[in-house]
Amino acid sequence: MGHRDGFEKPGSRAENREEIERAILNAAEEVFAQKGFGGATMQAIADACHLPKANLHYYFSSKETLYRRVVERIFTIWLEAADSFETSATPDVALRRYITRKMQLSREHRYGSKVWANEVMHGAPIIHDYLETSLRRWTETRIAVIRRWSAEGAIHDVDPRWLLYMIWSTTQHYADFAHQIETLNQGPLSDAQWVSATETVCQIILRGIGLNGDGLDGVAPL
Amino acid sequence: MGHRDGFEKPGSRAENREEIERAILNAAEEVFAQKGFGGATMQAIADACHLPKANLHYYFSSKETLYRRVVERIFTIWLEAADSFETSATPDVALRRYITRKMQLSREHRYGSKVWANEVMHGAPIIHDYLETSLRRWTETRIAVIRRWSAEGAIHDVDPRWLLYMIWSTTQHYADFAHQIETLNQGPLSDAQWVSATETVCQIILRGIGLNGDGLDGVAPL
DNA sequence: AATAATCTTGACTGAATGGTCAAGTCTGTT
DNA sequence: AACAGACTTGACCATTCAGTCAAGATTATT
Repeated sequence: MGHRDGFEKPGSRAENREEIERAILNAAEEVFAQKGFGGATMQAIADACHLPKANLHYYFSSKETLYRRVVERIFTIWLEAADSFETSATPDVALRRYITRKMQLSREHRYGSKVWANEVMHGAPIIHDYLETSLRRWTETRIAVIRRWSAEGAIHDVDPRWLLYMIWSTTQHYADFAHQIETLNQGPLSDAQWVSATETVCQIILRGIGLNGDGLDGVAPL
Repeated sequence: MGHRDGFEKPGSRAENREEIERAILNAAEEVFAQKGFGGATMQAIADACHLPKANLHYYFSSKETLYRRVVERIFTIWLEAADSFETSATPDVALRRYITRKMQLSREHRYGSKVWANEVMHGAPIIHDYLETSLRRWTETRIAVIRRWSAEGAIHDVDPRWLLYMIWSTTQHYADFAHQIETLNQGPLSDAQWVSATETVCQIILRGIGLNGDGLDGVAPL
């Protein structure tokens, strides 16, 4: 048996295994995003990472196992991004950072976002427990923060839930509906367009709840 | 042969046929929404409308034909709703109506919205041409209107596209992510919650672009 | 070098599923 | 009543696909 020293020698079995699993997960994420769980085939995933199909089953016992791992990986990325919603900052800064980070994720993890959306739309059969535990916990802490902001008069009185849903939907839309957006745009969004879209989302939401949307940390004028 | 008088006698063949087709389409919409195209089976759809599977194939030649009809039906409902965005009204009224109507659609046509989202997420293989023709045409007229509003100083300067995407995503989120919302809410949204959510969306967006969000048709204060 | 463990892969299998069909039933017309 | 066209349906077929397997290749351990 190998070493128990916690990290892997380059080229070692364990390291190689991780690398292959990552490659499979990446391929699976893309295929699941494009075809859905039912429409994806193990063969298509195998082709996408240039491995024989039987090999996938060596690393992941079943299609469902593989799918579950894909979804779990996405969820952790999402939770990490969620931490950019710092509860200590001013509403201005906290929301701006959070929205910006979520837009960035939509751009860089289009497939992950789509898989997540798919999963939730189909009733979250796999991740239902995550929703009820991790996601709920996270949401509740942020709701509390937003309530405090309201109470302090820092922002208008809004139901924190509707505000959060607005942020989630608006930002994720750029990943999930990328095809529609790109069709209307006659091509992918440019860097400048991403910046502009992000800025617009920030401004409308910040102004919408009574902050002045410009990037400067001013206080809302009377 | 029957009559060519344009409408059907109650209980007539033609009327009965329409009724059955509608039942199948409704069942299909729900199953496609819940399982996706690949995950849905003709058998499941047949069960959902209490007909033998062979019968579906009498009315719709193939699964893809049935799916296409479902998507087309949704698209027309969507376009009709889109007309509530009256180009003649003031921004205040036009946007408020449109958002309200879209929220209502999300509540009443949850499955339709999900099928549409699914289709777009998977690259819109079936409806790509609709996006390029009808949807683009509709979008361009509204963009022009919003531009005019900006030019007249009625609303802040925003890229109309980002504003439209924001409205679409925020409202549709309540249908597409209903499961997540209901999980966090520990049950379906009440009537009051729907009203409250709708109101919040209206207010944030209207205020966000420089209108005063309250339902009264006031002019933005200086 | 010998042995054991891990990994690779083409060929195969069983179940699920879209679609067909032919025999029958019902409905409207003459 | 008789006929024709429309509708219904259980049984069936062909295909696709997740998952298995066994034989071989590669890598680690002694």
